[in-house]
Amino acid sequence: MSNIREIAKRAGVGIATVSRYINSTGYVSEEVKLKIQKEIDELGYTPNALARAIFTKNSMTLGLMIPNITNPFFNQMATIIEEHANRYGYTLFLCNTQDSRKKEIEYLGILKSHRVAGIIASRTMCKEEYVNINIPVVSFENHISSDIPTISSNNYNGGRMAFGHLYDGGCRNMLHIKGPRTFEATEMRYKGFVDAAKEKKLSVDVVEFESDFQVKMLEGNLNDIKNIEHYDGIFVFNDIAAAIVMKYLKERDIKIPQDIQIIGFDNSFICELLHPSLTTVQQPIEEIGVLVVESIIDLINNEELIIKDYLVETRLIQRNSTLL
Amino acid sequence: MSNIREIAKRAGVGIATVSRYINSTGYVSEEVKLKIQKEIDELGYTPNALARAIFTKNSMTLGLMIPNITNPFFNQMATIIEEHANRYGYTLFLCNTQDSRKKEIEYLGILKSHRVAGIIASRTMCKEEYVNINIPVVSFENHISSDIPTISSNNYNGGRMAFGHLYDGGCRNMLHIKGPRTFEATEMRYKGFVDAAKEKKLSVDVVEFESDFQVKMLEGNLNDIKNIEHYDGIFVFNDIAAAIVMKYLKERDIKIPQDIQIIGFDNSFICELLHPSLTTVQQPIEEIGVLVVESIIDLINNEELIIKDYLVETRLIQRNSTLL
DNA sequence: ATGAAAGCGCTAACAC
DNA sequence: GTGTTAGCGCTTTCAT
Repeated sequence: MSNIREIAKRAGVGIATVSRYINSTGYVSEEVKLKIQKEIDELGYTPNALARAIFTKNSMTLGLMIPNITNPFFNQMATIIEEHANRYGYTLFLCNTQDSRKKEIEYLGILKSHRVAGIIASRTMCKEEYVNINIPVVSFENHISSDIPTISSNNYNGGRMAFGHLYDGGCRNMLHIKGPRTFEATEMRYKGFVDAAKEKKLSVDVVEFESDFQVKMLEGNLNDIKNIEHYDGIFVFNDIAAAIVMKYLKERDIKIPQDIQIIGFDNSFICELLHPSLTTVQQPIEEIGVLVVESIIDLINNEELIIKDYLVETRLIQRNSTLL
Repeated sequence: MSNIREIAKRAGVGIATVSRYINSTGYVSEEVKLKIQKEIDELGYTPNALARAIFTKNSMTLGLMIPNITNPFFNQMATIIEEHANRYGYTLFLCNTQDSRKKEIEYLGILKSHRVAGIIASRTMCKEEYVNINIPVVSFENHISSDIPTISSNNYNGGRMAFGHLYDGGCRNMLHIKGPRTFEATEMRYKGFVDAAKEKKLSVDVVEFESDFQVKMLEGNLNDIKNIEHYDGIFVFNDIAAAIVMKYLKERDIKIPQDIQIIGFDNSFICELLHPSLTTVQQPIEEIGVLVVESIIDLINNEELIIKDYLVETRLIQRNSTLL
């Protein structure tokens, strides 16, 4: 691949002139511009972003640390973040951690070595490792440290709304299927749900699932719930798990929502695909994604963030898996 | 961020020694090793991969050009590719093109400037742009040019199997819902299905959907199909679209599979979530992903590829949306 | 308006 | 065994 020196030589000018032309930084005569562009086209020259980054100290890359790109919540988030980062000229390194602390630490080293301008983290297994890294970090879904800006849905309130909706729909014997205890987001949903129940002096049953997204695992957990047909309302920690619960109930000829009402979380595309369609609590993915990118850009540009801890509101989306 | 010179100075050695130590290339005494490591730890030094890449001419990065990370087929593929590339020490740039030619061309420029070692493309909107790029390219899902190695499922045979399965299940009045005509993969599925029908002297109806994955759009297309209840078997070009068709039928009280049998394509996680579970044609995602990565690595290492055009076999997964 | 030269952080050939 | 030095491709200061 050709370099700036070659372009300069062939165009009969100095390399500084070529650099100025490419970056539109400083005057270059129209005549010289044409000569340079001609050589660039002929050689198919593209400036080396690596060399440029060494000098400018900005690689124009970001690390996107995500547990599982297969999960609709995270891949929708990735889509928004990618689109928005791209608009600012940044390109993303995809770091799929599989919720593995080891892989996350490995990627942290890689991102550091590639001198990414910033890191967008989510549901991380590390704390310490992020604070002394000397690279701007923004987190969504969970809190890493008080120094690191965090944007998350109001999961607690989402849990409360889920309860309210089932309660108003007449449910008095509810079950909550909660996510793994290591996930901050699902933990908050659980708390909101239980707190709201307490206020109504209602006790609810709770079962914990071990995985957020592996169908086989979720099905295994389901079989452990005894007398599921005794409940009249179930709040499940995400839509995928809710879909599996729905299937489980349908296979046992339990009618949704007549016998059991069910409500999920996320408002992923699957809600519309199910029959009956799934009532759920919507996470404002677009809003979070945009805030994440804008925060990291501000941090990179050394601008002070006014708000360090965003809590974006969730919203109940009523569909056909609940009455009311 | 500190550099190799600073480490060398503080450890009281030359920079070449530090370089040798870091890269385990050449002898360094145990005593010096300790001194160097101490400074590395103290300063939190990480070698600059950008500077290294300029010299070694290998950035250890790959570009992953994907139309839509939200689509289960592509995000599963991304997961496999990421995992496998990582094993070889490569990190991925995520390029989500949204099937936009403009965005793809933009990303091609970015990848080139970042001097990626190779590009993994899929369902691309460009041809020319890939052949003269002077970077190794491997494609899956569709063919770019005869020079570019391609790995794809045997979509044609998948279409044939789908027909055979419905036919053997007793269907004689079938509909195929095909994908957008710009997608090579769905075009092949369509051809396979129609060819197999012809061999049985059966005519089948075909309707084309305009999108592969946008629920609203797919639903719009569905309303254009008149008398859908007259069919006894439907082969849909992917699982998501099939799920939407299923929902549409269920809302009209058409029983699956008793009234209409239905079969999808991909074997994505959604098949197991539906009720009845969806019979489908499985794409060997893992196998394709591994081949893709190994091919690009071989190309990067200047090894000749023995096979330039892999066709990996698909498999019918029987579930409850079809009889037989 | 343009070019020479220094320097970004690194590797490797070549001295010693 | 280890250090000096040139050079990778770039940007930018400072002459001219």
